[in-house]
Amino acid sequence: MARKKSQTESSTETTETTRRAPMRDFSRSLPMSLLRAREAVMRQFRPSLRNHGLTEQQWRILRALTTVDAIEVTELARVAFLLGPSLSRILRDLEARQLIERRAAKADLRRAVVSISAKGLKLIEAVAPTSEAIYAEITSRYGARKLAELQDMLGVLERSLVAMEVAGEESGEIEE
Amino acid sequence: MARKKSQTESSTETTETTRRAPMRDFSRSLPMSLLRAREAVMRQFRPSLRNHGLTEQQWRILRALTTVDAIEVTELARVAFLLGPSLSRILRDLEARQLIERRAAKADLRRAVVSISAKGLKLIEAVAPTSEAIYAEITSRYGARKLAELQDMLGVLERSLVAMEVAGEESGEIEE
DNA sequence: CGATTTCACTTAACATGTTAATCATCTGCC
DNA sequence: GGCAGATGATTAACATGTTAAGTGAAATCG
Repeated sequence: MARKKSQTESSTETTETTRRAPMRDFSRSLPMSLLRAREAVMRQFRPSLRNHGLTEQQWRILRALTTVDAIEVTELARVAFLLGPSLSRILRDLEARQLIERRAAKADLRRAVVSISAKGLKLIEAVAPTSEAIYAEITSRYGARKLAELQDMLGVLERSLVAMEVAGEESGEIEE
Repeated sequence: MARKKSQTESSTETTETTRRAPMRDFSRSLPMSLLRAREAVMRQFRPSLRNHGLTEQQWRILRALTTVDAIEVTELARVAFLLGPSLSRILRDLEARQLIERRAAKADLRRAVVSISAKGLKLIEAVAPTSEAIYAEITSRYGARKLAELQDMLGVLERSLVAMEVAGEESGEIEE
C-alpha cells in the first residue's frame, strides 16, 4: 500500500494552457495506448472479414476451432478470450449458419462440446489467405523482431497485473 | 494449422490434456496479445469506476473534459477515442445525470459544445485518487521505464499501421 | 439567390461487452 | 436415495462497438 505521490501532482502544470495541446497526458495513458494500437491493427482486418460475413469475434472462434478436434464451451471461451454470454450468443448464430456443430458431453450433460463443420472449414480457408497476407504486411512494416519484443512485453505486463490482482485479494476482501 | 488431435472423451481429465498448449500460435497473435493486455489493465480499474456508477467510457469522457474548458463533440470523440454514435448516447446519458453541460456553437448551429459540470468535477475528484493509485501501482510493478518503452512501441505500431492504410488507398480503390 | 452538396451530429439496427440471474445437471455428504 | 451447494451454460438487461441511414444547418456552385 505504501505509495508516494510523486508525479501525480504534475497535473497542475501540465494543464498549462487548458485550451491547446488537448489532454496530452490523458491520451497517453496505458489503456488508451493499448486501445488505439489494437484498433489500428483490427482496422486492417475488419474489411476482409466483413466481406466474408464474419465479425472479429466470430472469426476468433472459428479460427480457434480449427486447431482442435472439439472443445468444451468454457475452454473455448478461455482461448478465444470471450465472456460466456457473448460466446453463447455467437455459438447460437454460428450453429444456425451451420458453421459449427455442438453436442452434449456424454459424461456430463451440463457441458457442451463444439467443433467446426466442413462448411466452417471452407469459410476459414477462404478468409485465411487475406488475413495472413495482412498479418505478414504488418510484421514486415513494423519489423518481425520488434513485433516479437512487443508481444513479449505485453505478456509480461499481463502477468504482472494478474499477480497484482492476487496480491489484492489475499487480505480479507472476499466479503459479499 | 497442424495440431494432433488428442482426446475429447474422458471429460474429466480432458481439461487436463487439452488445456495445455492448445492453439499456441492463435492465442499469440498480435490482436489477441493487445486485447488481453488491455483487458488485464482495465480489470484493475473497473471495480473502482463501478463503485462510482461510471463505465470505462463515461470515465474517459469526463476525464477528457477536465482538461479543457469546453470542446466540440467531434473533437471529443477524437480524444476520447469513441465513435460518434457511442459518444452521442453517452453524452445524452451524462447530460441527463447532469454531469456535463451542452450548448450549441454560436457560429455554427450544427456543432455542439460540451463541458463538464460542477457535479461532474466533483465526481471526478472522488474517483481520481483511487485511479491514480492503481495506475501508480501498475507503473511500479511493471517498471516506469519499461512502461514508457512499451507505450512508445505501441505508438510506433499505430503510426506504422496508419501509414499502411494510406498506402493501400493510393491506387484507385476509391470506388463505390 | 437557390439547388445541391457537404458537414456535424443523431438515430437506427445489429453484434458484442459486462454483470446478474436463471436453469439444469452434478457432487458431496448424510 | 436425497438434498444442499457447486458448476456449466444460457438468458436477461443494459452499455458500448460498428456500420448505415436520417436530420438539420452550412458551404458551394450555377
